[in-house]
Amino acid sequence: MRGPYEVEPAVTVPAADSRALPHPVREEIRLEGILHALSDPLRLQIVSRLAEAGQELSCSCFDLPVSKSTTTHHFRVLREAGVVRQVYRGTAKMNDLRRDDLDTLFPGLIDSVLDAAARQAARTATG
Amino acid sequence: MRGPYEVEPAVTVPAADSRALPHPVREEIRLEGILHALSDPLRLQIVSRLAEAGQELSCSCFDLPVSKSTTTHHFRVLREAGVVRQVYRGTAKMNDLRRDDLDTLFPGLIDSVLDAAARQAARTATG
DNA sequence: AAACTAGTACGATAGACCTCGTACTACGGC
DNA sequence: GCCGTAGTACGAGGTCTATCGTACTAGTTT
Repeated sequence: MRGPYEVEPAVTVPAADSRALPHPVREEIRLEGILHALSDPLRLQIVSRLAEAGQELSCSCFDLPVSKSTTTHHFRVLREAGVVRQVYRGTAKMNDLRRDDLDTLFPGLIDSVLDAAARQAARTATG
Repeated sequence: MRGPYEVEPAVTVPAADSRALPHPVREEIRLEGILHALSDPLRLQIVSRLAEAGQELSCSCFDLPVSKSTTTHHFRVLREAGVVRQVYRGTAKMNDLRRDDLDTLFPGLIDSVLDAAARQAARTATG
């Protein structure tokens, strides 16, 4: 319903929501949901890698020991819990930790869990 | 295999394990297990109350909105995950947060989760 | 010994969860 | 337009989870 004199939308903006994915807004994020999402070894590993990277990573660069559909499932759980933000970029689906929202809602929580995961990994490797 | 000249075990010790409950030793406690145990609203509530009390509490003083058998189930999950320590005292079964072990294994983790739980509770009550 | 209290054990049920394979869609490059 | 790559959708299987009720055990109290 654009009038004849309106400009075309800027090319950088509308491409973003052509295939938008549903995310909970900050206020909808529940602690129980976060803890449940992180209680799976694979998902904990994903989040650790994501935090370590400090930038968007595609689903495919994780090389998890499960099928593609299972991988999709785990990323969806993380997104629906509000732990990660997902956007399409071409054929890839990029994933990003929602640090801003999580740290605002629950200061220190994610860092503690990530630290705990790192400690456990070190303990397992060394022991 | 006690020899004829050995003394009887002290009476204060053996009474303790007459009805001992299986607990994971510190090294067996897994982060995923903790997070899973705390991802249930009822169990998170139990642990919050326990931390707040700072002392042993019996199962019955929690007054949870579920049946007795379900209550038993939740406390067992917490014990098997290594989150709480349980001992019998007469007819009561006392519960205690395993702060020492948890803080040693994963410093700051429990405090962060408890803080997060408190924030969420405050947010829900106020909002 | 009888009654009461606290919690367990067991079996059942319903729902959630992890996993998979197959068939499909969307985008990018040739 | 065609093919390859990235990921989805759907349905199914098997396991795990939360819940319950009923019947039971172990102390405590009277």
